[in-house]
Amino acid sequence: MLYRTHNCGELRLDHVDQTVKLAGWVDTVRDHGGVIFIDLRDHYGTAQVVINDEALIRGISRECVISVGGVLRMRAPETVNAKIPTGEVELKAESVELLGRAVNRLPFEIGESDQTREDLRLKYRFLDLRNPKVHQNIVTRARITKYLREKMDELGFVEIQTPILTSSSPEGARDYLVPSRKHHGMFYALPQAPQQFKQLLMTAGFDKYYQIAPCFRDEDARADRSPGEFYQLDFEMAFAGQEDVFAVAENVLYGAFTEFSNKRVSPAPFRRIAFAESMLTYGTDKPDLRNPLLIRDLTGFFADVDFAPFRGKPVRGVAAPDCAGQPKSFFEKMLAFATEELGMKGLGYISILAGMELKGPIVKFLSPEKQQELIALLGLKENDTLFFISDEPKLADSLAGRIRTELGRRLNLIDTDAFEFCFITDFPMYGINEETGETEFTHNPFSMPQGGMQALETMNPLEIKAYQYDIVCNGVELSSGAVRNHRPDVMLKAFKIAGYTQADIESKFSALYNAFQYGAPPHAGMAPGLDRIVMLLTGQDSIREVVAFPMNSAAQDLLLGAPGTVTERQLREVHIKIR
RNA sequence: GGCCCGGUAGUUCAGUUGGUUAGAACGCUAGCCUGUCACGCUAGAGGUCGACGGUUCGAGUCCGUUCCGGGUCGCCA
Repeated sequence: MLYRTHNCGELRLDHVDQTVKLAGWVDTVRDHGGVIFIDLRDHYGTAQVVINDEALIRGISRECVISVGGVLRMRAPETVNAKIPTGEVELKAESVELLGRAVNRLPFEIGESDQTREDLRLKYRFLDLRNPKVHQNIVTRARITKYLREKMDELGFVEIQTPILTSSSPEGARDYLVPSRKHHGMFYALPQAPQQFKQLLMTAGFDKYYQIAPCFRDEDARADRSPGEFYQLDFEMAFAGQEDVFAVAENVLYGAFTEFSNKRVSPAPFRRIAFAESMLTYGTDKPDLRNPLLIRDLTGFFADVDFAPFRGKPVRGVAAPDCAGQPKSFFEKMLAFATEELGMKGLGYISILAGMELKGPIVKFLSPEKQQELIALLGLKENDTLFFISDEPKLADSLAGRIRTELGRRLNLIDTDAFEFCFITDFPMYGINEETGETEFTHNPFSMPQGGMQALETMNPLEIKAYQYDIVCNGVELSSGAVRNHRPDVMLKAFKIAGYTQADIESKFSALYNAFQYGAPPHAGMAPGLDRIVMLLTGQDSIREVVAFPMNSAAQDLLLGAPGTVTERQLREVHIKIR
């Protein structure tokens, strides 16, 4: 063996007395004078090397790559290290070869790299990834990806690669553009999703398609949103409706989450929550169902109460149990959150004291009868505190949702040992653009409107719902999806409502529109985000922890230096002049 | 683009009301140590307090501008 006979994670008592060779990185050096211990680390684990001759490791410091030959020994019982799988044995070094020297000033300590400034970690990502904690996230990602592939294959899905260099789509996110050399003034775009291709595959009769698909969107990053590029488990099914897609998602995601986590996973069927109900009850279209708090609509209750701040506006209430006894500072912090973070004018509340006595700044506006009505209406109990949120109709729900989330967090109501899935269904097909005042698609324009042609012809567009859905886990949107609109006539009508002419469709969506003239099957699908799945399963708060070489939040690759400048010649070849 | 938080030693951070020579831990260097496993002990090196400007007798600390990083809103059909 050139460098090693075994890896650093596999040696056990069975190997004792064998002559072995290990190779890896020097993790720590413990020099006791007469005897020196080295923890040697590789991809598979850590093993202890014992050195009696100091000369063997002269000039070797931490993070150097070495190969060590010697005889494997059993450790004396009192010196066994129970923390590592190889802790019952150690390698008595007879020869040491330096394979790769490391400078002895590291930009950060490997074992604590995850506590280090992120831009520095990304610049030295190859060192950061040596940290076993960081390293393991990437390995877990690979295992999850493999599981998903096997599962999809088992369910009869066929993996098909779709183009990376494709055409710019006029709708949706900003495209990444790639200039064409052979076609002056023209551009490719990187796909925001394989949406149109997978619908074309359905039209081509592939029945069940999937792909671990790279997607590119030139939009700003978030903690749970990579800038630039990310991966989706994209799938589409012919002759399928919403429930068929849900069944696949339940099967695959429940399977993956129970396989890769010890936490409790909500079993199938996942809860279905209509968009309108979700907005009212949770104040968001991606509710964290681990949070037991619910939002109640109190607009009707306050209709005959003369309290100026609520007058003429929707009122929402969130009742938090075991909250009335919280110190004054708790309420002050909630108020500060509401006013400073959310820009609310105030945060009224009523606490239920012993003997069901109501206390709080708003109580005096409620007659004794109204107080009793409120208690009965919400089933309030002793020690509850009811928080009130009131604002313009557009804002009331989302503000209530933020207050619900903050209360759940501050009162420790979130069960961190669970994954709670739900589907959000029945998204509205159309909305009003606030700037232009015009009717437009709220989500995917290729979704099938509920009620089909009849709904489009007879209903107020704002009332029409789409077969458009999201899957949400612990407040993280994993995916959206839809039953697609596969009928050209319905498509024309749906686009017409959003202000598109037939000529628009024929030019902008020509491939799909054309293909659907030749017999398209009804089809539906979704595309759960792989990065977010791995993020949830590894318990990470940032998506960058589960990507091997992530960009920073400003969409820069600090390691290779992208984006970067190119030569004049390169620019000339693609007919681009920089202003 | 808006808002919030941050930027002090290689790293992670502390730094009180503006006041003497800016500290700690880890890391690094040197020395000691034969059973540690985050070894221990002793000593040492290491700082443009992000940058610029202002207030002041005096600024890491206060003010303004700006750069950088993270979060968030917009955005992400």
